[in-house]
Amino acid sequence: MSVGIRHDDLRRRNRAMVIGAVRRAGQPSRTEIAATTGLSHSTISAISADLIGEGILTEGKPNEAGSLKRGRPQVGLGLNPEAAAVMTVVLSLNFLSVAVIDYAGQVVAEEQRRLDTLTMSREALIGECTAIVRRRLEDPDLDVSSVARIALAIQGITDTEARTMLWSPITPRTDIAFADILEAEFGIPATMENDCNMMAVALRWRAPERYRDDFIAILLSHGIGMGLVLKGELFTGTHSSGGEFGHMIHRPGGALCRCGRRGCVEAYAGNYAIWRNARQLGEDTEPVADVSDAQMRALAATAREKDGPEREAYRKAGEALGYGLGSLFALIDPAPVAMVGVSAAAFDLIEPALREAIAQTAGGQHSKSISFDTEPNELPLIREGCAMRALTFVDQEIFAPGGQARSGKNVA
Amino acid sequence: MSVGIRHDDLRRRNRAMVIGAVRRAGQPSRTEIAATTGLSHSTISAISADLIGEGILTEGKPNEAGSLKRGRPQVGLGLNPEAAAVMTVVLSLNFLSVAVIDYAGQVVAEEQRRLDTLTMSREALIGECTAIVRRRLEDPDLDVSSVARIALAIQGITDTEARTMLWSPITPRTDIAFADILEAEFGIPATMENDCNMMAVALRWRAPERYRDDFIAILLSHGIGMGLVLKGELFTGTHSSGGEFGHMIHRPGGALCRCGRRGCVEAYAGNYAIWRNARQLGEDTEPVADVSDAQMRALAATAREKDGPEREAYRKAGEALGYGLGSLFALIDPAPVAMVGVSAAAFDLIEPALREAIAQTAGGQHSKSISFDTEPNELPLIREGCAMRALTFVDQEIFAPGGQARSGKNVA
DNA sequence: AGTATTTTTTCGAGGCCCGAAAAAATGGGG
DNA sequence: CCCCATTTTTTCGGGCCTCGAAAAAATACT
Repeated sequence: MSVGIRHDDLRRRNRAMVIGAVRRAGQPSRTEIAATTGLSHSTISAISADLIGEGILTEGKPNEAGSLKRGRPQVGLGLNPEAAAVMTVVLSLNFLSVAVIDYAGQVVAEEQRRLDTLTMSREALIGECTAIVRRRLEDPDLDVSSVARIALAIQGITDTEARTMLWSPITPRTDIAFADILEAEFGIPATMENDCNMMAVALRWRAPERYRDDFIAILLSHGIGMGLVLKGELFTGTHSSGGEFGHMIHRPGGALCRCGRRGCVEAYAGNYAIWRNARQLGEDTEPVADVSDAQMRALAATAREKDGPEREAYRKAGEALGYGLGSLFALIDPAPVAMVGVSAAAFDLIEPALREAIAQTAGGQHSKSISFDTEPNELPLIREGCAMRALTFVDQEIFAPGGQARSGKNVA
Repeated sequence: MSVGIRHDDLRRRNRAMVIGAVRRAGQPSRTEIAATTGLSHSTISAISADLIGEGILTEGKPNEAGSLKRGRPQVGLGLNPEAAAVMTVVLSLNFLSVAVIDYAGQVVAEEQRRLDTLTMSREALIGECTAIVRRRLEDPDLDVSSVARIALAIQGITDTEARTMLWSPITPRTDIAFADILEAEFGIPATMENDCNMMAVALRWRAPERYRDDFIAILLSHGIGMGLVLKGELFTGTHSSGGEFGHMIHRPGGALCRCGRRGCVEAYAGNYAIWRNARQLGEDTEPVADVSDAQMRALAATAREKDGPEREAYRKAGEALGYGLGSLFALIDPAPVAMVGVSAAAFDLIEPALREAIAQTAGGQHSKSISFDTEPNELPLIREGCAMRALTFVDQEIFAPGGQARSGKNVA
């Protein structure tokens, strides 16, 4: 089972701890780091000296916020932006976007492209992805060798190893091993992530006071996706990225879902489902391929204006989401929820039915206290999550003693 | 966040590793332990010498299975049964059972008692539990000081800290801090566990080749419970023991559940629900308090005999369980399932509808490959799980250097 | 300018794990 | 019957790592 701790792992782990503390805290002093990690001052001093020598950390200028305290001023430690860089690739419906991010987390370059993902061949899709990455890598402003990792995100299902897209609504092609492909092409470690999981990762960095150990991010878009953090860990399935909240069954044998099955939550709350209900097309109507954000906003506007099929469509969406959340809460207990995506902008139309439904479920007793945030724009969140995921991977690799670590020692 | 590894933790963790390896393997040699833990022979040698000196491990007799190998024969290391003892207390409907288990996992004493849990006062219920524990502790054959831990299990919901019973179907009383009560009474560390979680723990020890990293244990009894192991870890909710599979919503607004809500899986698949449907009482009929195992077996026999309401009741149960499992699989991906409890003996009646329902869900594509085991008797499983849980806790405590560890050093 | 205060570094001590070699324990073969 | 090959276990020296205490550094207050 789990493996013993070798003596040499100790330093590596504690280096990881220090880097992690710096990434989370921003510009902590050595004393602060000692406090948060529980290690002694001497250890922190030694490790940070190494890390500075290796160019991973940098000493900030003496605290600019005029030190009002008495003694020797703390010197903040920060991540050296030039220590490494990562790339994020977000592949969504008809849209491909790439960004280069420095080690401190700042975007240094980006590129976006429209394409017709639904009809593209497998090769074309892969080709577009590698081409856009190549263009960024060829940017003369970028030191290619510093790019330490690539993180891709895609709507749909990925495997637990974060290497392969198993299935995605944005393309009929399946089982594309994007991570392997990019690694083979560029020799840079890559991972293939699920978009909603990245949303959750981003929320955690954006608002750790609200989203820390246990929370749910739900994407209300064409499909319904979920990213789940439980006990401080990103939750994934046993084989796939899992958390297919949208395909929990709301009504056995119910409305036709895009996945071909019936009664999924998505078949009531996805854009196409709301659209279908608003147009009173009947639950067996084949889901349309895409409803534009503008169309959805118009629908929401109509629903707010008058009590008609549009309003009823949002009510049904709320009900499905509410019962789904209720079932989820039965399994994991209630937790804060962030609603993300275009329909999050219509959450006012969804919320009443949603709360009413939750009240009918095991999560119901806490119904009042469950809070919802909304964030209509999922793309920035996904990109941010990818960036943090890639960067924390780098954190976990760079600190391994060996290579640079040795030269650091020699300098000292 | 996570805390740095202090130098002194190293030894403690590696001792834990060694004890764990011995508990899992039975009578492993030092060489085997070195292989499974990844630690060096010298380290294992040193640690096991300490542990033997402290009376935690014992050297077995030279391998009785006539060593056919050439060199120096391996000496097996085993747990010293006298190193400690634990108690398990299982509280179920109208039944209280206690066992004393030695450090090697053998039952050394037990006691069982019928009582009327549904009508007892809070004080009486607590009193019965402390009384039965006291009687066992007063057993002259038992060295009281060796009892290192007590694990209670109860049907129902407990808190994540494993200290309090929050709610249970076996009594109208709620929020009883059993762990605190027993600790205060006897000065022995105690935990309050959920019965289905203990079933899962036991299955893991009984059949690790089948139930290891990811599996589901479902209790089909008066209520429907679940124990879930994901990625090798027992899954719990954020606040409570969680995993309330029985109260996922199968049909919004559907059959009346014992919990007062409508449409829960349990309202179709619990004993009372099967009974209600078999008697054609209507879905709004108040759930009866208890259906005896004999009654359920009679029901199953009738269902096997002729196609009537009894068979239909089991079909409905299968359907509810199938859709519930399908929704669960959407979240965590499919995993092996063990069906436990009296209705597991009627699984032949349940399985067809269950499989048909699963096929309608996101887990459907794997429908064929999902395997079910059945185990009609939940009590031994729960007791076994409690015992292993308590023992592994002891494993995690005894190895902390200090106290005995010192004397061990002096001897050496 | 001197002192109090706080942060950071230095230094010696103690522990832990590892690899290599030695010791122990046994079966096989001449 | 003795010696050697083989495998397991222990011993030993070396190298790291972390820790606590004390020293050094850097600033505010008086």
